[in-house]
Amino acid sequence: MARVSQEHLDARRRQILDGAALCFARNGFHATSMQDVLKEVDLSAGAVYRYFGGKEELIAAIVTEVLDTVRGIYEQAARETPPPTPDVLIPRTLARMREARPATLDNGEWMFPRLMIQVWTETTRSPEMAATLSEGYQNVRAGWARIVEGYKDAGMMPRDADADAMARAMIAVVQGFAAQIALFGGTFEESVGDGLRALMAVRPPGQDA
Amino acid sequence: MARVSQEHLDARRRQILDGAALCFARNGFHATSMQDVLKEVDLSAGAVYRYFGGKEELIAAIVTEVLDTVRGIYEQAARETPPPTPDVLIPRTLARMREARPATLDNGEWMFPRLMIQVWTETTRSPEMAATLSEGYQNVRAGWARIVEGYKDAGMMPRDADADAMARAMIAVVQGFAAQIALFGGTFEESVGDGLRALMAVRPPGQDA
DNA sequence: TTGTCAAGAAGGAACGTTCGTTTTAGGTTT
DNA sequence: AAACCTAAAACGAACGTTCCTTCTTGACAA
Repeated sequence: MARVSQEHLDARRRQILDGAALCFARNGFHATSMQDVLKEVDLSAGAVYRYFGGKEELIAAIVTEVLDTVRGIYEQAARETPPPTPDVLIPRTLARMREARPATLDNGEWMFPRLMIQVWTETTRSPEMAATLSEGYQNVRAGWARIVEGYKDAGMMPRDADADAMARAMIAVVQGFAAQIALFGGTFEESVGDGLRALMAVRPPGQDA
Repeated sequence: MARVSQEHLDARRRQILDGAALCFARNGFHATSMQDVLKEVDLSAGAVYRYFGGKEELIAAIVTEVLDTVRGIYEQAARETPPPTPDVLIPRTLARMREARPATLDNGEWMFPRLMIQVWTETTRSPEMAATLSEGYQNVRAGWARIVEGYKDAGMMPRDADADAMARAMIAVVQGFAAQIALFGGTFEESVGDGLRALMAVRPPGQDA
């Protein structure tokens, strides 16, 4: 009967997760030591190990949070009516990621894309994480294929276009730009739209106007 | 004067690099131990340490090889005349990566994309690697922007389109599909073309035909 | 309101292990 | 005989984790 409030426990857990995420975004999961995390969150080992069974559990918690965030944003995008064109949808998706997870590194760079690529590498190591990611990806792909069907219904593109392939391509653009932001920094969500508009404006020679 | 032939030395070095690449693609740089590498290449510690000063040097060699390979392929694509449309250029770029580095994991999955995402995470840790990557990226972006200018010259797209933004977008597609192949496997270079063709066929409502 | 106290929360030294690397001695190839 | 390589042991450093101690909290009795 000397417990501290649930809010306190939740806040501590969040504090640990946030500090760990910062460390992991900086150095990756396996090049950051527990002592790095302990120093970052300014807690003792005893405290952290009360909230997480170990490093693996901490990593799993971060991976899950990242995957849930990304999946949620993709699905939110798929629910928009009417579906925005890709040059609007894709930068908006990136912008929503920044809104949802705006935290930055010490150098001011956006943390979340770095975390994303770290999660990608980690999922290739863990069958359970890989399964979670695959499941989410399947759903997102189906959702974004429905967007493409919406384009067709609106007469914006031919009915015989491959909706699933196009969904994959749009997701690839999001992933690719996330990687570029992680690697090169900057806030170029806007130029993403310009690039996509340009890409959509390409007309193979000897085809209509 | 009982040296072994230079070919032998080169072959040993390559054997070590290939084995290390396999380990790194499996588990990432920092979750694979030197002993993992030693076992994979079936050499003693003394032998490996004769060719590489240590783990860091081994990692740096792998990173450099991956970056050089990718950069070479991007630049080869930029030299094609006449420049193929994106729906041809991009899957061809991925196909050339597979030709250049066809090695597979134990499960038959293509190794190189996994190595690519590992390299991405590693470059965020090392300023020198980050500088190398940034420099290569700048050049590739400029090269691919020249492709876009070629499209304009051929009357395939409006002159006022943002060539640099479009170059970024095309590179993002390559990167995104590399990530998808690394994460989900499969050989869907072909559907990449379908997806891009569909994307390029989108016409915003209330705009031309 | 105040004092007491058990239990929860946090601290921090220390544990055993594993890491990357070096060293040793001996064997094999050229 | 010189270079190459093996096998094994050993190194200090760093790792993840545990364990015991200390501090803090909140219920309850006075």
